[in-house]
Amino acid sequence: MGDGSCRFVHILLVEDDVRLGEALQRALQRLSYTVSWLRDGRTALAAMRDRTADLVLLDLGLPGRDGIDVLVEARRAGVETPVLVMTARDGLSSRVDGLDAGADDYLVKPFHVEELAARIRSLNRRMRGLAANRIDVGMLSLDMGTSRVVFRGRTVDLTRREFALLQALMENAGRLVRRESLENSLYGLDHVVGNNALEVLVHSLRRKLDHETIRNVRGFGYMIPRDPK
Amino acid sequence: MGDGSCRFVHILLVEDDVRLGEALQRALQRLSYTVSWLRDGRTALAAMRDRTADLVLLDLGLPGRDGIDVLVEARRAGVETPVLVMTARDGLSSRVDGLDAGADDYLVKPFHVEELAARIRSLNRRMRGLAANRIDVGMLSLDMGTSRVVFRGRTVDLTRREFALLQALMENAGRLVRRESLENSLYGLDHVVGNNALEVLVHSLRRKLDHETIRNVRGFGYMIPRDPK
DNA sequence: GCGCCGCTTAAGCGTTTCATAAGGCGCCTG
DNA sequence: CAGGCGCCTTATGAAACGCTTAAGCGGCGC
Repeated sequence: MGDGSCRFVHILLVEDDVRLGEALQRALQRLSYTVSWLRDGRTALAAMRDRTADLVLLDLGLPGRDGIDVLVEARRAGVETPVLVMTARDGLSSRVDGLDAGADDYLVKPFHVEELAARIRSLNRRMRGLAANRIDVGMLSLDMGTSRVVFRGRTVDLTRREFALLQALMENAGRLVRRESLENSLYGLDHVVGNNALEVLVHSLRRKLDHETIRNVRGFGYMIPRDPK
Repeated sequence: MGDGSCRFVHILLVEDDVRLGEALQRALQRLSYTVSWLRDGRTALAAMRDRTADLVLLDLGLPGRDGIDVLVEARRAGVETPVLVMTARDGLSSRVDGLDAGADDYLVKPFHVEELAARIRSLNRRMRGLAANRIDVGMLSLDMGTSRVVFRGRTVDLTRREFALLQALMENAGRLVRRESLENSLYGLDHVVGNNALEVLVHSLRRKLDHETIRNVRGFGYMIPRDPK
């Protein structure tokens, strides 16, 4: 998936709403995750007990406050899989309870896929133990802690979007990142952006770096080669 | 664990709520801390007097304002163990009281486990570095014991919020601190959308210092440079 | 109770950043 | 070789972001 790991990351998606569930599943699969979508608390709990998942994406909006019970139950059973909780904005108390009950992070609906992806990467990194919030590729060095980018020993000032784009590319250094995938992780599921926004962004990023490191693969997307030339 | 220590760190968790207590204990154990979970003020006070703990995690939401009394009592008895206080969002006064009573740091509920871990590491580092509770950065000096701030040799009167903000920035001097991170540590996770409280706070702090030392990084957050030019 | 103080919210303003549109260039295909 | 398609580049208006000032609110001391 991209944060230094080579193996597949398996995500358990617990969401009762069909439309949202479908959308999330698609978005996550596009980000190269393996997704198991479960629609109710009972099967979710069973799946968590199996400990086959690397991360659980749990919707607390399940009917009957089912979600929290699942979480509490699983924790009590000794399941230590990182859990990212999704809550509606109005459900303030449930959000609080969620964190209390043992969630590792939470996300308020509605949210951007960009945000979700960032949280998932963060949780995965933390789980893996390495505080690796730095990526080095060739002459490029990107620090997500300080949001600083150094290129050929020179600090480069990037805007938020540029930073996000570069991060997405560097996390997948050496691999092609599909245009669609980039657009999704930069903008949202909404996807209301025009079709050349990405190109313009790439262009402005290239001007701040150089015009070689970000390569285009015609018809597919972009990539940063791991071994320059 | 990551903050340079090799020995075990023993944390005293004082929390009456069963679910939250369980969750915290598990989370801390997962971070390789040794946790003793106590459910009431009396036993907590006794345990603090033993001085076997390296750090105390104290919930001020205990019934009957028990928590504050425990803290005051322990300090009066000469216990110098670092205390991290957890307060509910509404309990603003109790938070203030907590700091007055001798807490070393506070956390507004609800919070991310990640945030808690960061505070604990910070407290541990501070405790171990014999310079105990003072941070010096450039012309700035901040003393958490006396809550005094000296800037260019001149004592500056700060409010509690301003102090907390400056502390968060100075603890990460030279690194950018994300806006979201600042908001979380100042207000807890429940910040309402569309508020610019942080900017106003930064402004008032700048007026008491100067308009250069606190730098803004557009789209990301704020920072205080370690080596001011 | 009155006024002060600290905090939050709101609104105005300048600056930066971004999405869009539109023209140009190169590559591939027919 | 002509045309289409995908990408690059530039310009421009709109939105986002941050700074500042002012007003409202509650707590606390007088």
